[in-house]
Amino acid sequence: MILDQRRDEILQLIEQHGFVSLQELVGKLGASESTVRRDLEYLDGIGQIRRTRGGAAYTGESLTPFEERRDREATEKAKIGRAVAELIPQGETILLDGGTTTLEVARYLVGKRLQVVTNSLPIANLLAQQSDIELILIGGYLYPRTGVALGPLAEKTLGELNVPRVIMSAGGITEKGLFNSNSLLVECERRMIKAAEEVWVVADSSKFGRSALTFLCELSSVTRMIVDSGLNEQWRRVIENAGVELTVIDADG
Amino acid sequence: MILDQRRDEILQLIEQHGFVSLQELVGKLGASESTVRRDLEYLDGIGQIRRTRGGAAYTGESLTPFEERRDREATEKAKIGRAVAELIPQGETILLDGGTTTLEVARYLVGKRLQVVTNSLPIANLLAQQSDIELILIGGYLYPRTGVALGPLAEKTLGELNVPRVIMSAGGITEKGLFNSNSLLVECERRMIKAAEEVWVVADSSKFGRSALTFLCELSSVTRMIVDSGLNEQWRRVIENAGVELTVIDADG
DNA sequence: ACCGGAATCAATCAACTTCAGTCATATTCA
DNA sequence: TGAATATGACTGAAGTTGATTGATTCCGGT
Repeated sequence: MILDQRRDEILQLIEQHGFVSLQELVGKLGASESTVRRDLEYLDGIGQIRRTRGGAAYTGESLTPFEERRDREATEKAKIGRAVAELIPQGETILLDGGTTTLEVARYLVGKRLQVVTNSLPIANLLAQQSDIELILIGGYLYPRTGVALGPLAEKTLGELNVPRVIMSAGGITEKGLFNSNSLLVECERRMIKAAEEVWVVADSSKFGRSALTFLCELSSVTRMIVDSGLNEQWRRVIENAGVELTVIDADG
Repeated sequence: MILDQRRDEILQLIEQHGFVSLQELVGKLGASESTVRRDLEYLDGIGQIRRTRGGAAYTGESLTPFEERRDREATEKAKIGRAVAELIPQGETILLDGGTTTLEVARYLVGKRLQVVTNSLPIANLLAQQSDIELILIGGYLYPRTGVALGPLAEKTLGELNVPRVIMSAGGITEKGLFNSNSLLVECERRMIKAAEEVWVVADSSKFGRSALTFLCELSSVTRMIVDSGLNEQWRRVIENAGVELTVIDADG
């Protein structure tokens, strides 16, 4: 590996974890201890990191402080996100709907080799930096606040698409089916369902029993549903009886 | 292989991967080490890449360019941005190309009532929150690092578009016409030109005399050009003789 | 407080890679 | 054809790497 590239990687690792030991770095980079040692010395010299005995620590304010990150990682949504990301095989093409839960899925996709298609601006921002992910953006009228591309252009593009899997979110789920908040969004999501072989829905348990404004689709359109452990027995039966493969995430994530 | 073609390919590889080693390039291009070395030296010279030991790295606009405001506002690009924004009448629809100068234009569009069409992720981020701006996103393969949607999907969408004005950037401008860094980008920009009644080009004076690799279009395709005051008399004549309306921004902004 | 073992460190060196410069040959353009 | 430019091979110089050494620091037990 080349000098600059390696130092970049070291910097990223340290930024990500706050602290990394020298041995860890040696393992991950495949370089010798001497080399890593020299790199750390250099990075410390230019003030990018702070050298400590046995490793190196991050200096300067992080964009997302570590405590905040820890808090976030504990949420149900994040657990769902991680679990779903692990279910997706390398090299696959997935269609990612907008929404906070799907955004969590996207967070855990970083580092995987994938092709991701999305109409969500936040997800695009997150994955655009990732060199292992090929990102296809769906265009359209950018809906304020949620930052999702909708409208005729988005619908038309989605209509011509064909992917093995779509991962969708839902505003509300009842025995009648899935609901979401506005009709433009629902229209796009219908195209997504048509475009995909398998429809995966991610939702935290609070969504169940809630019927948001606009009807999206029946439960039978869904292939698989990934939910946190807060879902009661009654709902589990409803979902499974509709022929949906139900995956409940363990409470301890 | 032709010189320009090879350099274009090098540039594309570096833009896509962020970093490419010299040996990799030798392998992929089938040219000798000396030649690749010289190409890298040249590209480094014109500021398109950053040469590092053993390879070359991407330089240029990052996806999240957060420079200090007071530093930024003094730059020529910011002056051009403000001037162009003022030239655009309320209520219009404009097509905005990617690039650092067009991003500056976008910054000064906030608060105006407009419809903006763009394929640039940074610009979309900037304008997505603005309630007075209706934002249409052009989809496509999201080109890493620059965050611009390109490729067949973007080309197709742009091909079906019709707007009164496009505001474009250029990597280089000579008496022969406009140039930009890579062929995917140029292909999209050609569609933009076709889609628009008027073609406005924003460029700081350092771009003149530089022919950056891929030919985009002749000067006569341009309706109007907005440049900072650093442009010398000779170039002004060249531009005006080509039938382009030239607007030079005052030195004091 | 003191000791001994383990981990970490800085310094050094030889092997290796990359570099800038030179030169002869090949290609392009007028 | 001749001049200008581009290319590929070569070379000594400079930079990088991994292994080794002995010194230093840390830590648990007495």
